[in-house]
Amino acid sequence: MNNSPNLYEPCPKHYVALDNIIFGFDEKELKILLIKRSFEPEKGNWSLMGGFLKDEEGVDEAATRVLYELTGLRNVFVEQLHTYGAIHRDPVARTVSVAYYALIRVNDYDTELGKKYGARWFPIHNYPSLIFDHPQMVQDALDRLRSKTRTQPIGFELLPEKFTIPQLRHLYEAIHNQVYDPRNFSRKLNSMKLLIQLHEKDKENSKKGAYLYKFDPNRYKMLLSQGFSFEL
Amino acid sequence: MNNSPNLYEPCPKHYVALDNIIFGFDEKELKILLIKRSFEPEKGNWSLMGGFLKDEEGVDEAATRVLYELTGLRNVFVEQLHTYGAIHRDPVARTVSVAYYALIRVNDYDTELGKKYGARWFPIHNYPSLIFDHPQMVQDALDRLRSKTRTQPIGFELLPEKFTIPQLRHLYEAIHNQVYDPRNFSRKLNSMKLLIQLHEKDKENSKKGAYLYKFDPNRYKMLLSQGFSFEL
DNA sequence: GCCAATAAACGTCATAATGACATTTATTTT
DNA sequence: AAAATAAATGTCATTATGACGTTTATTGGC
Repeated sequence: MNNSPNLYEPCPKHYVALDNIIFGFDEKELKILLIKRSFEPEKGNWSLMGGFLKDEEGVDEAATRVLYELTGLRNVFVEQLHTYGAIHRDPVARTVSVAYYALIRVNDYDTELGKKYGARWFPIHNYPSLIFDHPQMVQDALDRLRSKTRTQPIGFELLPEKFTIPQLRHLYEAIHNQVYDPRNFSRKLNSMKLLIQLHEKDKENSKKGAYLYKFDPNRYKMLLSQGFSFEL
Repeated sequence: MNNSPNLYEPCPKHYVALDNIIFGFDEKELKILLIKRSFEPEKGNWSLMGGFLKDEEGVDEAATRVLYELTGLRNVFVEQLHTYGAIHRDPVARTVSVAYYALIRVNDYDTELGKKYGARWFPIHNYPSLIFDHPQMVQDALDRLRSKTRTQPIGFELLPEKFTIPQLRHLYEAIHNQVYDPRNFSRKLNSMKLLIQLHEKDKENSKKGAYLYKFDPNRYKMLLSQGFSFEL
């Protein structure tokens, strides 16, 4: 970017940071990926994965980059959450942080890369105290995830490509912290006709085995155009 | 703010702007308040009301300030919408803009103050072309308003304190661009018991006159705590 | 003073969606 | 062959929804 004078010159500039709330689902629990901060202040304390906005990248790109640096993942669900701009939110210097949340499949995640940052998964209901306003960010992200999964089929981003109805139900139970009646839950899903039933079963969790399904994004688009609205 | 060196020093700083999408409701139409840009580039073209983030204010405060400068209003509904950070979104200089949307009562709005900025109300379905990425911001704000009014009782912020059921229905029709059956609409509202019926009628729009109501925020809080969820 | 015009208020019925609940089925392990 | 496990499925009563027409209160014109 050029640094020639411009008519915004009298206005102050600010550090702009990105922070990512990274959700995963494992062992019937909703989890977030946290890192150990490697510099002062708050060195050694738990933190969201973040970084600073560079001149040559857009804000969305920057968030994606930061996510990639930690997880090695691209093309995952990432959405802007909120921008945090209280004056003293960061004690080092006045910084505006744009937070994003990401939904990833824990098995796709690059564990080796994570080690570099001292990354660890924590259950959403049992994570350590976090620096700055990161607890607020996590809470807001969880709220968003809850409201968004009710009306948009994004939960699938947290499951393997092939999943069972009971797995999906457990995911929703973890996200919304409530139990769903198995019969009513699968009735609702079947009625939406968004899932393709495969001719395979998953026998990890039961002797009988549960049918595997795939989410059908094309069908979803088609239904959307007909005025369908997802709701769970 | 002090300018002493800190460990973020190597990171680039950026201009941070605020933009407000200001909604109003008048003559059965949803409207937005736009101003005429007073400097180059794009001087004389229509724009959202915006400003730059100062060192001594939080981002939310800054948005509130900018809104106040144009409308003279405080204590109105304002909510952060989204942060726009594409590199070249502003041709003058790289600027990250945090957009907010506000819901105001058009009669409370200070017309004199507006003149200073060349402000004018435009129907949401018929406004002039806007600078930069402001059209995207307006579209996003409208989408947000639509989804938010479905599940939260914020529409009242656009009506006078006392309003009639038909007025409220017209508001929803304007926001969602569809017609609602008057009987079903008022049945739904009555069933929620969120409105206090007053012993006055509004005779502006009919010979019979329509009862005036007030939204009851305390009752809403009470119901919320009992697991009630608003939906229209 | 009566009639016409206006928009508000209100009720019913058929259909669809929801929530609550128990049994049967396929398979593996002992 | 029996026990254990979790998956799959059906019914019924209740509630919410969408579609529809008539009556009511009031004003203004004749």
